[in-house]
Amino acid sequence: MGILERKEREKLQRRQEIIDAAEKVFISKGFTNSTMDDIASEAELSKGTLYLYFKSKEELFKVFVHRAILKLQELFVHNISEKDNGILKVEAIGESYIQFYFDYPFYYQALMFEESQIVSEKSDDEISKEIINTKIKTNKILVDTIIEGINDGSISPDLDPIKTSLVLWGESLGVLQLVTLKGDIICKEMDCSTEDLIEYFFEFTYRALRK
Amino acid sequence: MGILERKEREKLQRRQEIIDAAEKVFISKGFTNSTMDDIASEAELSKGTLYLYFKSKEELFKVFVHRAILKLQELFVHNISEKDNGILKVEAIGESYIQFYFDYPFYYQALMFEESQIVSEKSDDEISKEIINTKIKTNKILVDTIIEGINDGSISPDLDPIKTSLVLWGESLGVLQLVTLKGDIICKEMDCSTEDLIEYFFEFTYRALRK
DNA sequence: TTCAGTAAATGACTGTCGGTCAGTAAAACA
DNA sequence: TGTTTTACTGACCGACAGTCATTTACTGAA
Repeated sequence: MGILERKEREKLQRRQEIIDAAEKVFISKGFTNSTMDDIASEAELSKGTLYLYFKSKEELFKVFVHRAILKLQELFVHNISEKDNGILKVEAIGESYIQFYFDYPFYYQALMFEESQIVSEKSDDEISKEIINTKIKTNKILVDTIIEGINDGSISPDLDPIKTSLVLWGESLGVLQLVTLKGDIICKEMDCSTEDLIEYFFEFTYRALRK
Repeated sequence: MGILERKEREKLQRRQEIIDAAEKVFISKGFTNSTMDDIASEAELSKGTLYLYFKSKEELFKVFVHRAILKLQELFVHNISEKDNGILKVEAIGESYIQFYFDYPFYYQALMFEESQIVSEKSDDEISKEIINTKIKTNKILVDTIIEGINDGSISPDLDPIKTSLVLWGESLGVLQLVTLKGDIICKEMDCSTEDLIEYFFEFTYRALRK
């Protein structure tokens, strides 16, 4: 039964082609300004076909977001592997975040955009669950690193690893957001550069982390 | 010339009526799900009339956001007035933020929504400038408070007041965002409540602030 | 009181876009 | 060869932001 398998393969490939096309369009125009016709045209398919593979424009975007979070996770794993104590690894994770922000600005923006959408209804589709799962897994890396730091004495032992990880996550998100968006203008107004502020943020945060 | 003045008054009043209607609709349905027809109907006017007073749906929303930030500023001012040293005032500002979050969730969400929109083009309309100005003014309150704390010895003197204020702003934004949105699920998954996490955030942050 | 001029308000209309579905073409099958 | 299944198409729909020719209400001069 080679035919069924070939068809299955082709279907998956077409799916990938659509995702690639969507990514290209989202990156060049942003989510809101991209139309399904744009994506269809980029994929050299008709709009109707997109809906055979994806439920909605939003679902396509979520797949894109999932790629983003996977990339971030990859950076985390790669960057901590070279370090050999807890606080250094936490710092490496911080740097990964910054690297992600500067090297993959489209992914970063997509992630932020998704993160800041007010979710009215339960997002119980497959891809949303997948995104949440990956986020939890990624955060787990940070938790484990903090625990490692507490054990090796480089991180203050009276911190709660899980809560600390979530706070760090939220803080980084917020500060980068402040720096990227309207806050940018405020920064300029207040006369301090983006890089300065990011560096200061890490310094400020490590004060609370160290023993 | 009493007629011209009356007309001027009525025009302003109509403007207010439209803003009130918009606020009502935005609160009950959220920005995206609110239509201009909804707002027109709430204001007992036709849609066309809205466009005589406001350039677009977005402009109407920005006016709503401006109200939100003014409310936050008001809370700041009110809450620090009762405290009498720097760090206590900074803490009062933090509490204002939380109060804002719990007591005016619509305002909070609007502010967050606006804050997280990727601004492609320069927003050079009047109301956008007004929003930025108010934000700067609000942040200035925090800066002054930090300076006061450094002077009275309650806050570590090696901190940069402006950068610290921006970092605190961003951090609060991010952590609350994490708590409100998808992160909520992560929190639950990680088995810690919203209130816990917020309290922990403040604790964690004051560690870095105190002398 | 009348009426031309003006400002405010209207709502039918337009263009855009996400999403649907009846129809088509080609591959698989019997 | 005829029949069924599968992949795909693109014309079409409804919703909605925004526009504009027309109507309505008011003003102030004759």
